[in-house]
Amino acid sequence: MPELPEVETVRRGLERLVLNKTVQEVNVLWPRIIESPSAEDFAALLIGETIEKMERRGKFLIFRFSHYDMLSHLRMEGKYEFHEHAQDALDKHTHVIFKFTDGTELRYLDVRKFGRMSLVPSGEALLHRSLAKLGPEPTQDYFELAPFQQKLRKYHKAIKPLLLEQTLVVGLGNIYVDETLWQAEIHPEQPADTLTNKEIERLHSAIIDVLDRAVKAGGSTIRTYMNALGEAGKFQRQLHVYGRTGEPCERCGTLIVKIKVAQRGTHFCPNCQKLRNRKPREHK
DNA sequence: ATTAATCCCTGGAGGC
DNA sequence: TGCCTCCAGGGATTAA
Repeated sequence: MPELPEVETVRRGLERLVLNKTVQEVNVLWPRIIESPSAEDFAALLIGETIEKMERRGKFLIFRFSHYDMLSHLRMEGKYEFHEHAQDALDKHTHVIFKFTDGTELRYLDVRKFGRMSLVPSGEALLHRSLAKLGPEPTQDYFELAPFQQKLRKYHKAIKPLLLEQTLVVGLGNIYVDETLWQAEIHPEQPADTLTNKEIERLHSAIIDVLDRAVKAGGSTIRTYMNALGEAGKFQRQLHVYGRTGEPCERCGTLIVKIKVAQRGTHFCPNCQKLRNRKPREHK
């Protein structure tokens, strides 16, 4: 499932493949993929548009066209395929085809059809309903400890689903959130407002570190994820808890367990990540 | 106001 | 072999 590291890897691939290409025609084979405007308008408005920049915000890809910004979220299994020749056989999960004036093609594939695209006037991408509420990018420059600390105090909700909301910080999905909580030694169900300052500092560092290392590894290939160049990621080799149920924790040897937290499969070490009843007193 | 549940989708795995 | 059920889950939406 593409999370920030996978989306960033796709962005980099697309930057090499489709920058400066001009759209000749767009075919939408599964209209529900297009959130807005209508699939017909989406296709018509893109004709003659040139891709001037490839950006990313959280897990959203932003194609900056001459007069429009195209938002694209891959959700679970969305992927882009670049084809030098339009006559290449069409995979049955192809839902949107961008035909360029030079005869090449960019195809959007999505087995489960969960991915979504929208088209808005240039410069309005970040104002879009789904992007406006996003938290900071998970890097040293944008993700500051103090505001993070403040926000965590406001919610009693379990830390894992809170981090998945993308409002405190962007980029974490089910894999990296489990990895981050393991690294920070925090139980996924620990209520946010019961975290100690020490724990919040560890969590803050872990989020930046895990996502940064995953980007450098080209993301993780768990089931089907491939980048725009068709290459697998390498970070799955560095995973400590995700998909390792029943294997020994690399820190303490206790067997990794899997539970459900807010409908999501959740992996953690029951020894390193203990659930506390309440916040212990902190001394200065 | 926060938080929980539901929905969208299909392929793969496991049971019998 | 084949049919059935269950599971994977991000984010929008609806309900409590």
